[in-house]
Amino acid sequence: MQLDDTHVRMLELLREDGRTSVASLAEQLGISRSNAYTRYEALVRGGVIKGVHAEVDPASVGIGVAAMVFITLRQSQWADFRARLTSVAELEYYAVMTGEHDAMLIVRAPDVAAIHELVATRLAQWPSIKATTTVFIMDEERAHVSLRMARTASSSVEDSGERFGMTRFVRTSDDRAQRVPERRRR
Amino acid sequence: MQLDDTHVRMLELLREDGRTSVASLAEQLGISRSNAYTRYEALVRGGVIKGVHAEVDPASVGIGVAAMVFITLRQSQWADFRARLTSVAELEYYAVMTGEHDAMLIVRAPDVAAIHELVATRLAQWPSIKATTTVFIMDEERAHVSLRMARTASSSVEDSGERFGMTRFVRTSDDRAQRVPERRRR
DNA sequence: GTTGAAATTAGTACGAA
DNA sequence: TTCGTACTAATTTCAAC
Repeated sequence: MQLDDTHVRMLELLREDGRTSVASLAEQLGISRSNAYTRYEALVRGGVIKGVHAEVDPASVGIGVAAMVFITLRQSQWADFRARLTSVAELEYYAVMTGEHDAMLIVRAPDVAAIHELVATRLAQWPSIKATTTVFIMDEERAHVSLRMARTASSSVEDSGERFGMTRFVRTSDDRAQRVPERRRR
Repeated sequence: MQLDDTHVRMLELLREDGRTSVASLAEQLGISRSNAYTRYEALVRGGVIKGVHAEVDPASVGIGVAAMVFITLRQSQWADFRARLTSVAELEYYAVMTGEHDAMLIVRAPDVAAIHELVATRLAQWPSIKATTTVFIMDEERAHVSLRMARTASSSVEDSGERFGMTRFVRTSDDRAQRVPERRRR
């Protein structure tokens, strides 16, 4: 999907406050309401906006502890592992990664004992898991990735990257200068 | 803040779809609209709902690569480290953790080269950082932690689920069936 | 805690620029 | 594509119960 700068600004506004009305978006973006509706629809239909979710404070609902569980699989039994993952009520985030471990989970529970029970009693019984390493999260913070790191559609027409099939290679240094936003320095 | 089962169900609905209107929440929860408004207001004012955010697909905006950067600090220079973190446009998530490393970042960028530039050029110059280890994320998935792991005010008396001290364990399959909502019509 | 309106806002449709 | 407008449906607010 082709996105212009207005699309990106709309995404930024909705990332900041997902309940912003389309009328209010239109006003802030300086476009008509009907245009804003068209764009919003396109972003949702095109899968650019994957959802809008309330961020619930875990501590407020009695879920005071978070941990990362690094997983080493037994002979890459991904199918079994992924199938079982869906039944972990404590799961918040799952990532497959390069490096020493095969995957990482971020899990949350009311207390340290509950995390221990999850890892030592439940995960330990999964045949797909060879080993786990658990670390506790002592402080954390979420941020919004800048949406202006990559070129947007309107700026990509006149840019200078060569194409090789589906992949576009750009000179790293040029690309870098273009990609680093001015806001970076404050 | 004291939350009853209706509060928790409201949180679940808003976590699923943060744009659900308060009127629609009232209907789904089987309470009056003004009751729903009062509760919604209380959840926001009480900090239980920390925000509502659109989830933007990074790939759609040209941000195709994600990585975890594990950080070891030089003699625990947290102040310098945290101050500089705010200027990392690629940052999505930051955690202080127990174990081998002091902190972990999840960062996103258009390509592998941009991640390398961040870690090898920029982070490498921070005096507060002693060492970094970078792993790339090859696949990932977000999930919603069950909000019913801890006891809620009204459910603590009459619901099922065994307790071990402060922790209540519910049968996973039942919980799951209850948690996945049928798609709501507005 | 609920209900029933008024006031306001959101969402849709469509012709014109 | 975007805008403007007219129209309908839905939401929010508020007062009375």
